[in-house]
Amino acid sequence: MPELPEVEVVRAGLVPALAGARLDAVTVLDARSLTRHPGDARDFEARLTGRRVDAVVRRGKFLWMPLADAGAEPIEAIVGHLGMSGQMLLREPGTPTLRHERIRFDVRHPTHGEIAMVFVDQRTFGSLAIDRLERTPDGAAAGRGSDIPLVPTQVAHIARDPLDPAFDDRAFRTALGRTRSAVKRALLDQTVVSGIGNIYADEALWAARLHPERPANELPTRAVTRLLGEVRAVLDRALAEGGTSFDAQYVNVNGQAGYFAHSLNAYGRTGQPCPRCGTPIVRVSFTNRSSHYCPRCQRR
DNA sequence: ACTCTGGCCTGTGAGC
DNA sequence: TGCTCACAGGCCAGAG
Repeated sequence: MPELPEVEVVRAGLVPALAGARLDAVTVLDARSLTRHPGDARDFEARLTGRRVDAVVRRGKFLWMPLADAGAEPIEAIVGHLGMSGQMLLREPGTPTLRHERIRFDVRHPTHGEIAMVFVDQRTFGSLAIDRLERTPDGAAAGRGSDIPLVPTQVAHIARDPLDPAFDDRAFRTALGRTRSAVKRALLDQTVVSGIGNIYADEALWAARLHPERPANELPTRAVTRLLGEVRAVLDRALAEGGTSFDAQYVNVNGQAGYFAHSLNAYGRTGQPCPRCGTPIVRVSFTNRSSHYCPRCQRR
């Protein structure tokens, strides 16, 4: 469950090695990581070999690398989603096959030299694909990492994330006002706001003192504004600490974990005292996953 | 039109 | 010791 901060750590880590680099070779070891690619493994390898990567861009939890097109703007990109357990690692060229390695790119950068970019994914919920780029409806940059207003078709349907300068606060408030769904469900809906997963949803709701199952359209505008502020605050803090890590799955491009797990107030703290009032945090089942909240600070 | 559920996956660890 | 099983949960297709 890498969420926005973890994916941003990966994006920033890839930039020096990948932006402007050439893909000398592409090797697919497990085609299950290509479920969102329209062709087969050979097609993926053949279409990428020899191409040059322009940039590494992120919106929400999606990453993409626009492919350079001589003298023109790029028309396609490698799109990636880490799913629950995906990692994008940088290793010395020729590094032996890693555990759960799915796809390897042998990369050559004009100034930084050769490196291996390895897609590792234990649970194979993640995927890579080649996708066409289309124009953003608002004309703004499509995501963090590039000024170009081109977004992969597979990413176009999701909302911008709350750290995106072009995020539409008013559209977010409108969307919440329009649904009777639980506010947590709305936070996890990537078409409403992207980048938030179970961890940061629980953390933002705790900070805003909102019960996860409050119907979204019953929240006063003031509460929605407060919630959005807390979403941004928790994402910013996690980013500053290099992301959250609960097990070995959430790592930067060098395989190192972040520190934000030490800063969590609600998520994963079942039975431990709420840092605000001391009441034990409770855990309830919620749409096939868990919600953690303080029953005293976060009243329904 | 909107809302919600199930299925895709595999490693880990608790419990017997 | 070795087995089973619940759990982690983002995303999307399809059901309701």
